Amino acid sequence: MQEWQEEVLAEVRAGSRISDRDIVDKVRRAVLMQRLPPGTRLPEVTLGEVFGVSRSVVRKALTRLASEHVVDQRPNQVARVRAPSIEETRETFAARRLVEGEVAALLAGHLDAASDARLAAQARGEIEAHGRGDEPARIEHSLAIHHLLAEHSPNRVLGAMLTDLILRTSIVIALYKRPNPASCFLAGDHTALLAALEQGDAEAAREVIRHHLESLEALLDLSPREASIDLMAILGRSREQA
Amino acid sequence: MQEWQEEVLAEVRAGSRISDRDIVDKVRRAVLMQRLPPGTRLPEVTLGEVFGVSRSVVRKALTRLASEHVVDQRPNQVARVRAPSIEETRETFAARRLVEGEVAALLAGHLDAASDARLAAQARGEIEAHGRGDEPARIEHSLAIHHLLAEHSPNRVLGAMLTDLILRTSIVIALYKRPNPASCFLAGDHTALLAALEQGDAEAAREVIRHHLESLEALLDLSPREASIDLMAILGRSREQA
DNA sequence: GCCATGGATCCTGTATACAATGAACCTGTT
DNA sequence: AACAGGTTCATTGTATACAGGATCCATGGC
Repeated sequence: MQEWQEEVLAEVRAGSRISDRDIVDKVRRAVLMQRLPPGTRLPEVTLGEVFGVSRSVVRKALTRLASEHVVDQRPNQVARVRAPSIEETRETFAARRLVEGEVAALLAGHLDAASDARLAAQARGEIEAHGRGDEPARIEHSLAIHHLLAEHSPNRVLGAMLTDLILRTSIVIALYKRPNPASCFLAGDHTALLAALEQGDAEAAREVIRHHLESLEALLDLSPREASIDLMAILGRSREQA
Repeated sequence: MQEWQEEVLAEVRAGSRISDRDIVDKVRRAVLMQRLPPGTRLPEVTLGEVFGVSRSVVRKALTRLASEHVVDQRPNQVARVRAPSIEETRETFAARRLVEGEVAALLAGHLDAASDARLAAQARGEIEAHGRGDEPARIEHSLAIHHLLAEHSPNRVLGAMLTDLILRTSIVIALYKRPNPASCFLAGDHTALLAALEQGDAEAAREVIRHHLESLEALLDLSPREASIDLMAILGRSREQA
């Protein structure tokens, strides 16, 4: 609990006022960046001290994070960073294939020039970042592409669902990605997607997305383990003290 | 605010202790049953008095209801029962067709005998209730069928999404259903679904669901109005006083 | 008659105090 | 040494107090 306290405090002082929204954003980002590993305890008072607010605000933020599936909130117990199981990981990917495929299909041929340009810019940025080995930047660009799809979805309900699923898959990718191989970069997938969208070929766009997500899932290490992570989360070995 | 206060108070006294979960359930149900029309103000203190708890509990309940899309919570403003627009209604139906169709397809041929029997019992119950003109009972049975699909979804993530979509479509059905015609009963649809599920025909099951939901949507009055409902919700004409 | 302005009131945002529950630890026994 | 029991501490659940913002209505000016 000590390591990130100072950093976050510094970030906080730079900003102005803190609301539950800010806490949600910061914690979500920290989980995504794996600065808060699964199972990490998130006591309300500690979080309150870190952000300089009282428990009321923290509680609201934690409730929201729970509804976003980022943390696990159980009655009378400390909130913890969620650790989705392997099974749930597979299910999340399947759900995202379904939803994002549909969004892409709906979007094919219906993108205005401005959005199209932004999409292309992000795709170029991703390739460039990959070229210079800047993995965090590459991830940012990749995420930006998918978020653009979600935001521009003609069906806002599906768009919101997709936003949620992008977050959840990002978390499990960080959790289960194999340590060694280069990264989760799938050369050309995003470019192919853009082409299909521009041509207005709905089914092609859907297929590109499905293939892209299947490849992404295949890059993960989803072999059944001895429930080490799950036990960690359930039995609650505290690992943040000295 | 007066009409439902006594009723709910009575229900409350019958039960034992009240938690935020209970409040969420009761309010959700009241919205579903149209005892709390769209736009109704839900001040924290009033709700607290009704349920005999303090604002802390009510706040948590309202936050959850907001994340379920049942109420609208805006900064520094009273929470109100949400009134989804016609456009959102269409989008919600489209999303549900996609998700429930997939769930049904996944479920085809994978139902155990017990669940199968319960499904069949609910389908029979629905027909019977329709026969004797008991509309509320008919709705209960119909909802039970779809909830069973969601609960038994092999993909739990999709199942949870479906649960959410069933709730949201129920709300908009209550909102936009035409007053005169018999009801939203589509004879045989559920029976056809059961048949497809038993035979293990995934694509048939998906198609039955899609057709069922399209028919359901077609029964609603989704003609563009003069934004009466939306204005009502936005301008906040209070209609619960005397 | 209509719009602007002021204050009173209602309601939410936040902090804090106290109660209650659960986890950790220490002790005594076998 | 292993285990059962009880005690202590950490942490959440709930209620309440105060501050700030929004709304509503009445009054005054155009």
